Amino acid sequence: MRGTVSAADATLLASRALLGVVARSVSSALEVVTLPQFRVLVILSGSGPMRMGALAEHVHANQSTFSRSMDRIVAGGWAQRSTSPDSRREVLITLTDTGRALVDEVTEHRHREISTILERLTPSERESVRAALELFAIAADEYSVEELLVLGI
Amino acid sequence: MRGTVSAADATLLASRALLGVVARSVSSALEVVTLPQFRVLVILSGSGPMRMGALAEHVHANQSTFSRSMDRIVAGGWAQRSTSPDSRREVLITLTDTGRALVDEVTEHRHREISTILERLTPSERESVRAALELFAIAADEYSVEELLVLGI
DNA sequence: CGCTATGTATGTATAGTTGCAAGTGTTGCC
DNA sequence: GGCAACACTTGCAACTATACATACATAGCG
Repeated sequence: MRGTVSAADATLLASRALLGVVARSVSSALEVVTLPQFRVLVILSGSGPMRMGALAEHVHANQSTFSRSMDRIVAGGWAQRSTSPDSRREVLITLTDTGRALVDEVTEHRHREISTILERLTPSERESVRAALELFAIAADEYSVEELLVLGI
Repeated sequence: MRGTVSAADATLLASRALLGVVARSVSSALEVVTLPQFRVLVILSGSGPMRMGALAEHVHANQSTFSRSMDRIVAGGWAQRSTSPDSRREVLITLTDTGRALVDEVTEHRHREISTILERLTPSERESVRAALELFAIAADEYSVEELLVLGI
């Protein structure tokens, strides 16, 4: 009973540290795309090609808003429009190699930095961190991942 | 050696869960202020009254950009301008009660949700999560908190 | 074939961020 | 007192996000 820091406080603290990691990993991408744009790339990276309408719905944007946002994403070379094989009125959006690379770069940056942090721990500490975080992730998992989009993760 | 998930992967997973918590907690605030504006409020909440120039530097914004952004923050009633007692050319920005309440509300929301998640664990699990996250936070701590601002945390 | 529903794009409008350059007021030093 | 440096604001301009209403093209059904 020596800990003056409650579990919730420790979690908040750790969440700040993790957010630092995330923020740094994303910040390089934010030099070339905006946060709303990056959100779209992340979704595409996770789901594969997607219709305009579905994509707009995922980011909770108006169709017209999204259409013009996509103009800019396409103009930037991050994604492509193409007619769906199913229906000629549907427009499929696909990540370009450049777009995918941007997302991957952020993910790798994040993974690298987390690894660096964990390397400062002893193997047994590392193992207990792993187990604890797994526990936490499972306990938290009943929440949907949808809201992550607010921050473009 | 039964874990198929590396410590780094477990951390990434947990970070997603934590980010979900953060995203949800911030999203209510984003209905009344923008993310850049919320960043400013968070800084003020952590630092107390601050000069325009220093504040602008903290968010890496141009002075002119920031001056007008602050116009809107003040107009929204989230913060106040006042002349510094030190020098009449310096303008101090102070959070209003409303502004502080907005930031506090987000923090409390986050804390509440984390507590809820932790309550699903047994006391001993909770204790190990606490210890592990504390370890992680310390290991991560050599990084500055500055970059958190990218995401407005 | 024609009508309606569906999927996107455009017209129009507002609000916010951003930056460069120039202007206003204040301080401090010679 | 005058002049340079400093702190902030304003003029101007471009770009992004956002939304409502409307137009356009395609699909599907009777």
